[in-house]
Amino acid sequence: MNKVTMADVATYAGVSKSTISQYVNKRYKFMSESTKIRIEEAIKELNYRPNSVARSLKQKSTFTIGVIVSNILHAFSTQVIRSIEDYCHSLDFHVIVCNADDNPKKEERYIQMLRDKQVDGLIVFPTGENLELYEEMVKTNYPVVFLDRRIPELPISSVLLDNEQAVKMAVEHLVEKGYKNIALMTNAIHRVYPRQERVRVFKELSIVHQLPIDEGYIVSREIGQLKESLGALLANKPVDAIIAGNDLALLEILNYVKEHDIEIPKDLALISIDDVSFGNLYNPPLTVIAQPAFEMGKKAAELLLGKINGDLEEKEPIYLFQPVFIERASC
Amino acid sequence: MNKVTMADVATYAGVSKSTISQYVNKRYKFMSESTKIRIEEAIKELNYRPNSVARSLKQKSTFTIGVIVSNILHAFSTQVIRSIEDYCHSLDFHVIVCNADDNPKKEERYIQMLRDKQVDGLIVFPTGENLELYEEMVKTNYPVVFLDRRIPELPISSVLLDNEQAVKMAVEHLVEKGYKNIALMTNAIHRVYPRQERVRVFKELSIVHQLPIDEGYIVSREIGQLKESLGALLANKPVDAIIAGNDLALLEILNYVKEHDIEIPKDLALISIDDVSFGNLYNPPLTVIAQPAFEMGKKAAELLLGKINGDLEEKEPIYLFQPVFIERASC
DNA sequence: CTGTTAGCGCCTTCAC
DNA sequence: GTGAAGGCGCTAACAG
Repeated sequence: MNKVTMADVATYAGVSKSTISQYVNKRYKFMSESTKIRIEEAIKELNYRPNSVARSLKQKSTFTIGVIVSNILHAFSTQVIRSIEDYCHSLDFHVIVCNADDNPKKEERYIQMLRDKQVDGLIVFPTGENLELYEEMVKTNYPVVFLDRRIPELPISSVLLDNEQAVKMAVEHLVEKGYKNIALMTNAIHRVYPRQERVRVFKELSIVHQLPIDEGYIVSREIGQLKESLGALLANKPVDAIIAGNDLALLEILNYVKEHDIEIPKDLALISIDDVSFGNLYNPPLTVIAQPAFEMGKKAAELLLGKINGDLEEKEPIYLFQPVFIERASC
Repeated sequence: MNKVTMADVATYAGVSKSTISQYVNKRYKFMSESTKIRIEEAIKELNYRPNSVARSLKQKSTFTIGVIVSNILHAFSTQVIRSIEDYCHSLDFHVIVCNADDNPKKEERYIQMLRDKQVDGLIVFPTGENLELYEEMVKTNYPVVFLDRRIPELPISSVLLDNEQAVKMAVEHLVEKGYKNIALMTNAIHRVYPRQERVRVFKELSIVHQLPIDEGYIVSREIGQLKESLGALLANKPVDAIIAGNDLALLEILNYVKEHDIEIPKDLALISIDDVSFGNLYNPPLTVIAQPAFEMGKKAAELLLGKINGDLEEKEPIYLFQPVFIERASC
């Protein structure tokens, strides 16, 4: 195995460990050319690689951040991860990705594990259920950035879609097109922030646009059960349009539609928050409200690395990203 | 910050560090109930959390593995990662995911970084370009498992799709349906193994089934340029069926098809290696050869953790997974 | 310019 | 049953 240590290099090159350390950390201002070359050769000869665990222990910095997503199977998460990675990579930071599955227990466990591992900071899609934990991180001044969701009562920088705007775009577009009985469907879990906000805005807009005020038009259930709910919904209410809360919900709705020979948009109009790879390929092409996932991921990474480097805190910790309306033909 | 160390707990509880260490590692066979309780309280009181960097340094094990995928934007990668994560999580292992982007330089950099970080093992989708590096890992007996691709000359456990079978399924199905001019399109890069194997099998089958023997029917280009190639292909050859090598290639082909009002399967038949979320939703539903991504990811994780735990090496290091033929209506 | 000396936080014999 | 001591590999003053 790679048991070559700094001490080995030192003896091989005939200098002391600290000189090697200097060299490795590129602090060769005060180093003679000759020793520099000797060290270089020794390193090559021995195939030495510094042990970053040891360095981390000493420096109290691991050059690694943790990312806890709700579910990596969402296209949104994937894209966000990708852009966080790209950004971090360019700054020589590493990323550890974890799936909390919107499970508070898993989230807690991961946050603990990651902190035990001394990661320098965390980007998390919070479940919202571990308030004490979040608070503790605030109190101890641990670098954290929330993504996709925020916890209103907590002063933690958050990178978010402007959900109010997204729902507004969807509802207003549908209303303009003449739809009157609009339903909102997602698979989001309960306490999660965007769902709450989306529901709030949806209700407000229902009043403004004189849509039916009826909780029955708002359904959120776990993936795999949405189809069933949709069946019940269509059987009981004169729904003529649906807003899908994300890609996974959209997929379920589309499957139902297919199985029941529903014609879009004639029998049912559809609009989705989150674009999907096949949005323009579907028949009819899907009208969609896209999230700028790459930009959001990058922003979160920038914020976090900024905090880690001790940049001054901004007063306004909420970064709202505007949704992008893509009109196609499903409503 | 969380500066509470073992020493703090020790003084607080009135015992020595080593006793705390015993406790933390659950070796309380020879510990009095009273000290056990005192320690427990001290830990809770001080909110102590063991520093795993320090532990790793001492124990030479980080309980972390690295995964280097070719591109996280492939659905296949996502699913594989997900299942690796699930498996590792259940064994209290962490996963660091990196995107090599099929870029040998990036791959090398990541392998180095990960090893410097002392990860206990690696699962990699090898680019195939860093032979010396791979060899060095073999030589130093570093736990590695290859996924999706293998390097024929290297004795490294590899988890693979049975590509021969996959191509065979595709070609034979198309031949049965009466197609005579079949093209193979992927965005895979050059030296990558599955591409080579697929091409080889494709050529063999071309002979067997008396299809045109013509390199022009085999195209692999970067994502974003496949559409262009497809245009050229259709202009120059009487292609009546295409095999898409993966989801991203499929998407490009589908976009081209849409833009040019090509009717599937009448004008052009299509079959894809890799299922996609919208496979059954597309019009017509897409006939597909699926990879068992979750099973493959799990297998790779099992193999790697097995190696890490020093399980005896198996003689046969190739794990071939059978593709699943899903007949729908695109050919 | 380079070496010496302390640790970083934890684990592990081996005494007591 | 518990403590003392040494060391994992590296860094950071401070000497020289």
